[in-house]
Amino acid sequence: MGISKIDKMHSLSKNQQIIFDLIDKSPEPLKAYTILFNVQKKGIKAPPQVYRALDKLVEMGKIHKIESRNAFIACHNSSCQVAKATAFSICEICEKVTEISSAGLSKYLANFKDKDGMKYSKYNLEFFGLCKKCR
Amino acid sequence: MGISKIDKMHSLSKNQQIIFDLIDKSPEPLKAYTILFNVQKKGIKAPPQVYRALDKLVEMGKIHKIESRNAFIACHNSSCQVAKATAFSICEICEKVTEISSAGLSKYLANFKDKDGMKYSKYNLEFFGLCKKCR
DNA sequence: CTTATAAATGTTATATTATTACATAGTGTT
DNA sequence: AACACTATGTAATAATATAACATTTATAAG
Repeated sequence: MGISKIDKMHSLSKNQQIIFDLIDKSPEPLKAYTILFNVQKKGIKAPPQVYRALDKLVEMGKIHKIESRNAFIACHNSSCQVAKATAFSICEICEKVTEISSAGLSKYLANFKDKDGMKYSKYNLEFFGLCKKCR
Repeated sequence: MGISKIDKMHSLSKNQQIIFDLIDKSPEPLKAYTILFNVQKKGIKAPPQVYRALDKLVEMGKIHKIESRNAFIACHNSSCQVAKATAFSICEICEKVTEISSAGLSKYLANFKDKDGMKYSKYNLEFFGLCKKCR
């Protein structure tokens, strides 16, 4: 059997798959060195291996980087196949991070014009507050 | 003469002033260690001195951190006296960063409700694209 | 003024996050 | 097989940020 060309195009390399699986299963954003420690048993031993996989996964839109936390979460928004327009809510107490998928919000931001009339299709928005549990 | 109480309340400590002046005069965002190298002649010799001043200046809303760049710029938006609701455009070629002050945008974001009906008064938005010069 | 308190500073060391550089191996195409 | 491209392995190091503790300066209360 094997993997068809089309599937292969969309499939992940070994290290990418290992690291994506870990992030995807995690209920919270993971930091690069947390990932490293957790995949050493699978043979990924050095930072560049982790950072390279993270870079590719971000490019593909499979994961997102939470910039204010230097941490990574899996994309759970089927519409953002590419890492270009992201929004998150972050709880300042428990650090829970949730990806926001709001058609209204993405539409508003994609159509926003700055004072030079410039539009931006790429953005990252991080909201801070308290989650339900922590309120 | 000297400084009145009211003025003093709003004034910066020595290190804060040195570091704020440097950032405020810079046409581009400055990184912590760039700041450190540039203020060593003024007696600020170690990272904690820089990071402490940066933290306070961010708290006060005098400067903002550009999270995706780990760099700091002076606030040029008289309405954001506190570092709680910020928006920037970032040129992906020349790395020019501009603070966006749009009443419409801040209103939209401050009133945005997530799917749980939650509102957020604190946020950071970074738009990416090409500036006028680089287009 | 002086004493208590809080804020800021100075200093050393270390923790955390990320990249450079180079060698090797696998994959897909012609 | 030859080539180009992507991914991997590895060591070293660069860049970003904080911990811990001693000291000094500023502020406010008595």
